[in-house]
Amino acid sequence: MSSIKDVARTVGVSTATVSRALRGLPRVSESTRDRVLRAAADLDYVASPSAAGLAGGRTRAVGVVVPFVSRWFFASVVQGAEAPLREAGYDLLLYNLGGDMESRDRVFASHLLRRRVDAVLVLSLTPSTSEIAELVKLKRPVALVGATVPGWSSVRIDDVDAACTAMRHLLALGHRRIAHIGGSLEGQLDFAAPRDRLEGYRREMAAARLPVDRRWEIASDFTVQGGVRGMTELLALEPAARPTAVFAASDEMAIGAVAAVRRAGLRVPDDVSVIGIDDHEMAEFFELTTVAQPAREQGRLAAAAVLAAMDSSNRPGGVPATHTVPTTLLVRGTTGPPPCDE
Amino acid sequence: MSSIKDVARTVGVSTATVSRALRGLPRVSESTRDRVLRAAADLDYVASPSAAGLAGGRTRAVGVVVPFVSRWFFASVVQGAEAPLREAGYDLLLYNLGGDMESRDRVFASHLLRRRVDAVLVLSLTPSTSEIAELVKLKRPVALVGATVPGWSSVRIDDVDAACTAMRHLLALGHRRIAHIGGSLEGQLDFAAPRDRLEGYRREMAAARLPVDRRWEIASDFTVQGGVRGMTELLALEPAARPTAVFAASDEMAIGAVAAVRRAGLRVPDDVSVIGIDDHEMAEFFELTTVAQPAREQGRLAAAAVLAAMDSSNRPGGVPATHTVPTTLLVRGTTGPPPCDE
DNA sequence: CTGAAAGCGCTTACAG
DNA sequence: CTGAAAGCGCTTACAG
Repeated sequence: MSSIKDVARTVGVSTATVSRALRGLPRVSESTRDRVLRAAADLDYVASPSAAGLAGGRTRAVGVVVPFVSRWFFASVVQGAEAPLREAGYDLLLYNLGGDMESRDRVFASHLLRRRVDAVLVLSLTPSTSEIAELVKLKRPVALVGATVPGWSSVRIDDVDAACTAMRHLLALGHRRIAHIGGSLEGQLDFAAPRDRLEGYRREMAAARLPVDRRWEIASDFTVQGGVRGMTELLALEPAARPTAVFAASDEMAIGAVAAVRRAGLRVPDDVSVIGIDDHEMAEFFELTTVAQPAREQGRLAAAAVLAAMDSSNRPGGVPATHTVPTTLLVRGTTGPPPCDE
Repeated sequence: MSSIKDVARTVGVSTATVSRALRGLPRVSESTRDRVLRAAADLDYVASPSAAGLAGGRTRAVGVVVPFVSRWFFASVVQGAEAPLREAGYDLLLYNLGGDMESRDRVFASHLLRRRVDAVLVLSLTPSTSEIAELVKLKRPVALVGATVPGWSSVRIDDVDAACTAMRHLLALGHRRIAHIGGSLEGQLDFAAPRDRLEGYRREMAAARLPVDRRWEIASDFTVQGGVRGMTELLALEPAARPTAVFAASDEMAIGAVAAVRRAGLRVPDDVSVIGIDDHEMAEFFELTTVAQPAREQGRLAAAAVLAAMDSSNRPGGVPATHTVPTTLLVRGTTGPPPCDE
């Protein structure tokens, strides 16, 4: 495998000049640059990232920390982040937490990221105090998606607002007994979305002066199966307490809720209305009413934020960018007015 | 940030000893190892991957090349591969092709992988001759998922067999006019699955001595929308040519096909039966009959294969491992006998 | 079991 | 615009 020395020798210049020419740095004459480029191509030369990283202090890689790669939203955000990173010449190091806190520790506390990456993207979880400390030690740009930490770039939707939008849609249809299938909050103070979406639910119920039965607040897990279980619980309530509408904190859970309603021999939306959040790739297919959020776009913006920060790292400024991306109510077929006898 | 020298100084040994102790190499006394480990922890020392990579020639990273991260099957394989890699101390570099051939070139031909990774996992695409040449240049273990290249490890299902299983299920139910919604084959000689699944379709139709209408072989794109379009085309055929059953090459397309049938005011499986391949996370929810393949497991096996190859790289042997993982017919609610008047 | 020394292949001031 | 030289922080034979 040819090294920078081979290229330098072939062209008859120093390795310093080869390095500058190849990286597009100024202060290299056009003709020299051309010759270097050609020789590098001829020799099939590729700079060693390890050597470049050691010498230059930059790895040209960005770490992406994600709770579960295989979940649609996270995979979409990763996909959105990947394109701008690749275009800018950065590799993407994927750190999948897979839901277990052990690997979470390993990623943050055991400094898996250290000296490996030039920037970090953290998806959908709010780092703990100690994790923030670890990230600060990195001294690299950090951008969060779906969470906020003062001083860092952040891309997210307004979760409370999105929940309120969903709730107002149900309320406008005339529903009064509305349940919420959300995420579990126990020991999960790290996910902002479930908390905020629950808050939106409560806020709108309160604004409408509607009582909330405790059993209407289901703590689930953002999966289809979790949605099935949540809805099954709700349908088991005595008739007077049974909700006529359900606001699920994600489309996956909403889809599960719809399935549970149908399995119980009831109809959506005639007997029960269901609304989700996301606009999952399958939502349209299900004719699911939902509050859409742009997943890929959020990944793209987060990548752009760290890219910009790395660019301007020499300059004084560098205010962290905070994007709140808009959500859109998509009324499809799973919501309607409550049953007539209500 | 502390370096190996700081640790060496603290303990009063050479950096070579620190290096050995930290990596668990033999020929270090227990007491020395203990002291080194403690000092490293105290100093919050983390070895620089760049320096280690440059000096040792190994990067402790594995590249994973994937057509589309956001598609369920690929995301699941990545997830399956991630765990064993992380446990073995390897980072995962994600290369998402995103369907465009330009970035495909960049990944393979422009040597994005070169000197960056100790091994490569290629998902679901058969590398071209020139891509194989690039991979060979890497001189690193390569494992393929869903494809085969002589001499390399490979993990896959028997696609022809899986298709035959699906077809035999439909044939056993009494269907005679069976259509196939598959992948496009044009300029896509790189994906083996669509070709093999089409072959299974043809083989079983021939074995049953059933004629195949050309219009029954739909070239689609493995998406839900593609399934909708494919089925819509089939339903537009004159009654005598309209299939009573459809074998889709993926669950996503099968799900789309089911949707198209329903939108046309027909019922599944009463009017049209639909079977897919995958057992997508939403398949059970849809009560989709399918031929299940283990996605995570394939990722896990592929990772294990390169891990083993890296372990034994010093030894003589090192026969590439080839796993054909089993598929299972899952009969659910979208298949049944053809309509009575047939 | 341990250390001194070379070297991995680049980039970066510093000169000119 | 270009080069000589130092240095980035490790690992690896080679000795002992």
